[in-house]
Amino acid sequence: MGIVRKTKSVKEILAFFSTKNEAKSAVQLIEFFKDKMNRTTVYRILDRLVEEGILHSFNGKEGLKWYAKCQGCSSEHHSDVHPHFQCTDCDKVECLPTNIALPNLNNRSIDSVDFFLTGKCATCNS
Amino acid sequence: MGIVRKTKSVKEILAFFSTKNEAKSAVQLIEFFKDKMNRTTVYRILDRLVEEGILHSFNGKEGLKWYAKCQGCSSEHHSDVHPHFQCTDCDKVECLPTNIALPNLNNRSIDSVDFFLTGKCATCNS
DNA sequence: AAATCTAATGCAGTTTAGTTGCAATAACAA
DNA sequence: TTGTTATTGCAACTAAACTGCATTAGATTT
Repeated sequence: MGIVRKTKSVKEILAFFSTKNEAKSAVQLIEFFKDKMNRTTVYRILDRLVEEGILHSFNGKEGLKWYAKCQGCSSEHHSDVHPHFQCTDCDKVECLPTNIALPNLNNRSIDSVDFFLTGKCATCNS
Repeated sequence: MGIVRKTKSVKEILAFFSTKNEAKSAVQLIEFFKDKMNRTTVYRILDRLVEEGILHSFNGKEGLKWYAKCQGCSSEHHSDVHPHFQCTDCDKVECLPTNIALPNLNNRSIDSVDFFLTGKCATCNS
């Protein structure tokens, strides 16, 4: 497990995620940071932060990669098994603070759980 | 709504899905049919079959598009809201014959539900 | 604080899934 | 058999994500 240096770029991305509690796509982050760092750097930092358990990632509706801050996760233990909700109006993606009810899996063992919902968020629904 | 002609290619793809009950990715189908039809044709037929309610599609772990046969769906009514399970050993994707328990959505309205699990399937687990 | 080590970065090029425009072809109806 | 038009193949395109490599900049040691 390589050391992760807290570079300027890493700090920027961490600061970004610590303010807002929504998920962001790699594409959005690349656009947001385009004057501060290279696209490749964004991808690589996101990878590292996921490996460290600081962010979790999942695939959105169009197959894009999304990232959000983990709550109480580490590289060893991942407790972030919750649904993600994308609004079809404003495109925001929220982490829903609920546990996922697993279906009956018979003789299957489980590795990862992705629960992705789309619809209208509370704001766009009012 | 355009007429969908039962061409040779359409029949091939329908026959393929009627034999096996597992899901297949667009990439797998393109590879499988590479001597019989063009990649573009595969994509377009899949699109049409989804529109007609004959297949349903969802996004797999790596953001790839997957397709499986619907059970009792039409272009008007879609009843195929079930989890999908991909084996990390044999890569097969199964449709789990269970309903998905929805979380509490507060003031959100819902459009689509994607529940994707990975792990070891019953066969690879024994 | 200078020298050193190596993780992290930028850049350009590459890969791959999926899409589009258009001319040619093949279902299907008359 | 002819005519209509949905469908196909092809080539070019788009966009997300990845890779190799030379350079830069954190961290560590002296």
